[in-house]
Amino acid sequence: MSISEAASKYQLFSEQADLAKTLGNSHRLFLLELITKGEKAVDQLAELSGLSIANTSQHLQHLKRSSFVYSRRDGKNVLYRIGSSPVLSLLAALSACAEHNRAEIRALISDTFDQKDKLEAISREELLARMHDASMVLLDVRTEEEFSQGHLPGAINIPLDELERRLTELPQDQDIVAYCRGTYCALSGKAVALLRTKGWNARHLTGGFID
Amino acid sequence: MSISEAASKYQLFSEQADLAKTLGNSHRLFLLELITKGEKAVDQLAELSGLSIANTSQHLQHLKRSSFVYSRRDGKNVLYRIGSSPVLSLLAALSACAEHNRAEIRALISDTFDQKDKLEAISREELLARMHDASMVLLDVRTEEEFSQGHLPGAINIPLDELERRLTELPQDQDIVAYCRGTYCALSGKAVALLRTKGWNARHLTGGFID
DNA sequence: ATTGCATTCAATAATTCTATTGAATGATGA
DNA sequence: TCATCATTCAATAGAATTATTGAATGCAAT
Repeated sequence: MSISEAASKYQLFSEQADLAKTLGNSHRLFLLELITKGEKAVDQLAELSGLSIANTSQHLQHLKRSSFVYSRRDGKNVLYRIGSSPVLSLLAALSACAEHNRAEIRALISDTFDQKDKLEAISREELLARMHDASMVLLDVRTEEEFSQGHLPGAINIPLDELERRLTELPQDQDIVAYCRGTYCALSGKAVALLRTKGWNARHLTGGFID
Repeated sequence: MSISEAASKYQLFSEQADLAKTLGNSHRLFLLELITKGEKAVDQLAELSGLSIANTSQHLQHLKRSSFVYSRRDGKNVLYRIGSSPVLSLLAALSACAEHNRAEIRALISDTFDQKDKLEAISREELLARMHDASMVLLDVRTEEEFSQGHLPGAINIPLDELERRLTELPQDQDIVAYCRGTYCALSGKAVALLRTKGWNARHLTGGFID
């Protein structure tokens, strides 16, 4: 590739990157979806999206610069409509990629859950039965923020990524029951696996906090 | 739309926005194109893209987080290959959008050149439309002092009386749009005349900075 | 003309992204 | 086991984005 070829190629990628950057904000994607369903005024869009008027206006102008939308004035209002360029197919492709990734993650999770069935789970019933039983420690491996917004009574909180270096906070002579957000959260499974390698008798709670 | 619907919708858009953000960088797009043509090692990609190794690695991991690429180790090297199917169609759609916009701009330029006189002016509307178009250079011919107190974004400053000996600073392959103070300032007109005798495709901005 | 209203602009603080540096990791091959 | 090398991590400074505020614009109805 010659220098000038490389340069023009780079310019091409810059333009594409600018377009992608415009889509790289969830508010703008939301506005774009709203506009897809029909021409709308700025204040309408602000209302529907929950953004301030000024902020909405700025996002709309960003979208306009990328030709994702066009605008026209109608009386007092400026109306935005979807752009003519292959915007819709780009949005569809983006959505398809996201969906593909979600599917990938779901598959990954169910995998880890298959393996993890070996790591004996504890049911909610058994948990309740042993709730006041001092032989068991309830461990919440979610973030401190989630924990502070609500947790099971008596639980202690050590986020998963801090677990390894805070092992000393856990009593060696009690069973550990770990839980996290819910069925599709793999945090507690990992915690249990880690604790078992370190010699604890650990299990996880089927379901999780949400359930 | 219920609250939980809105919330899940928002999460969906966040995921899509993250994907788009990953594509919103020309280096990453370039790396992605290189990988599209075949599995490659990190140092190879760094070499081809002209980025440092560490920087390349980070961009690759960013791409990997979005599932645009996968990686595997082969001996001493980590090889990156393109991710699963929807990636290519997303890239194609992005490229199509960019091409569409280029065509739109080209149409705009040829229009104005067909209709208008050689020394025809460029309107503020057209200027705005082409503001981010790399095919155009905005030239401020006022004094350095005036320039430093405020100028149009992206403009370069060469005072009129220095123009002739600083011609080399102007790119030959781009349109020049000159501006000065306002409607009653003749500086930019003179600049345009000079540039045209030297072979540039130059126009002046109707009005000027004050307007 | 003047007033009212929807929209845009401008300036800012806060957040996020990028490139660079040097150190840490981890698999390989002696 | 040890040394080597490709890659990754971590920390940081600089650059870019975002949301907010309040002011400016520009149309339209009076």
